[in-house]
Amino acid sequence: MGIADDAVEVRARGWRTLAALHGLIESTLERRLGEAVGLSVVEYTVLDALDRQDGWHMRMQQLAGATALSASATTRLVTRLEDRGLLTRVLCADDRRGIYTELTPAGRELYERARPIHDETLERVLGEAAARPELAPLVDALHVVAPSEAALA
Amino acid sequence: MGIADDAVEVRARGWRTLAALHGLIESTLERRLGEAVGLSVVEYTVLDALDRQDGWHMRMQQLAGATALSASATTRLVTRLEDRGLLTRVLCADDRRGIYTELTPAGRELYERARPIHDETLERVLGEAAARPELAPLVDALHVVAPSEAALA
DNA sequence: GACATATCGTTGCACACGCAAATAGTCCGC
DNA sequence: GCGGACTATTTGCGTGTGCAACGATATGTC
Repeated sequence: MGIADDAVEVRARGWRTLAALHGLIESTLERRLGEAVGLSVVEYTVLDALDRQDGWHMRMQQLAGATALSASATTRLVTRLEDRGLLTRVLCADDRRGIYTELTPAGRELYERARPIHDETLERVLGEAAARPELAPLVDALHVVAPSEAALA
Repeated sequence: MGIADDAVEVRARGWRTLAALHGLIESTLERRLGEAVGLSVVEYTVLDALDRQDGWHMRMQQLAGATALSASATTRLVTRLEDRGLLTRVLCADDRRGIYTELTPAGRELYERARPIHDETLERVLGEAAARPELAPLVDALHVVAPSEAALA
């Protein structure tokens, strides 16, 4: 077994670890957000993405990108949230194929309520993951993805 | 905004990055494995986990853990693969509630055919991800999860 | 030995997803 | 300004998923 074979195995192991950590975080968030505010993880992701645009619109396709969802799933997801009064569809004038979505006051209010729960849960589950030897290295590595703002503090 | 607030934001950003990378890898593997050998990612994961046990059994629950799937989804997943003749259910004598699964020769053969495709695709998609600035740091960090064998080479 | 309790796997059900086809709008060459 | 290629979003359809309820076995208590 040479160096190339080892590289293959390292990648495979890294991917399994990534998938395991992702599954753990997502299922925990799913449970917690569901029971606390009646939101799924993707639904929270949409609200979070829209809020981070701060009053700005977002196209369906951007939303699909942010959620890693197909176009059709995004359509239905937005429809669900619209039916609950959390966001609205806005036709945009310059490109009339495109549809913008923005948060309603109710949507913003629910997001403000959901965010602390999301953040606490994320902190807790990352702590649990750090206690598992096979996940710990990857948990530690998550810090490196956002060096900029932390360095400015 | 203090240090604690930054920690929250760093975790949230890390989680978004993790989810984005996971989504990219999974959807790419899904497409490629589907068209090449007719396997989904979870199905490949089952074959891979069973093969890595090398002739050994695996309980349903271990399989559920390895795939990050619910018990019911695991039941149906195993049923699908059993119907295709890729694995068999084996009742175990010592605990008659438990059910072991093991690969059939056909299952092992298909796995051998799928593995190089899986490995190539993983290499390619990790390369693509490394080219995206927001994903690159996490891709680099994946190496750290498997220090042992690489160091022994 | 019998009952309560817990664990393992399976099934009914509702629902979210991806793919492919359909619809509506834009852009470009001419 | 007209036809064709392209893009953005939506709908039909089949399928995989989680949750809750169930049957079967194991374990502990009296």
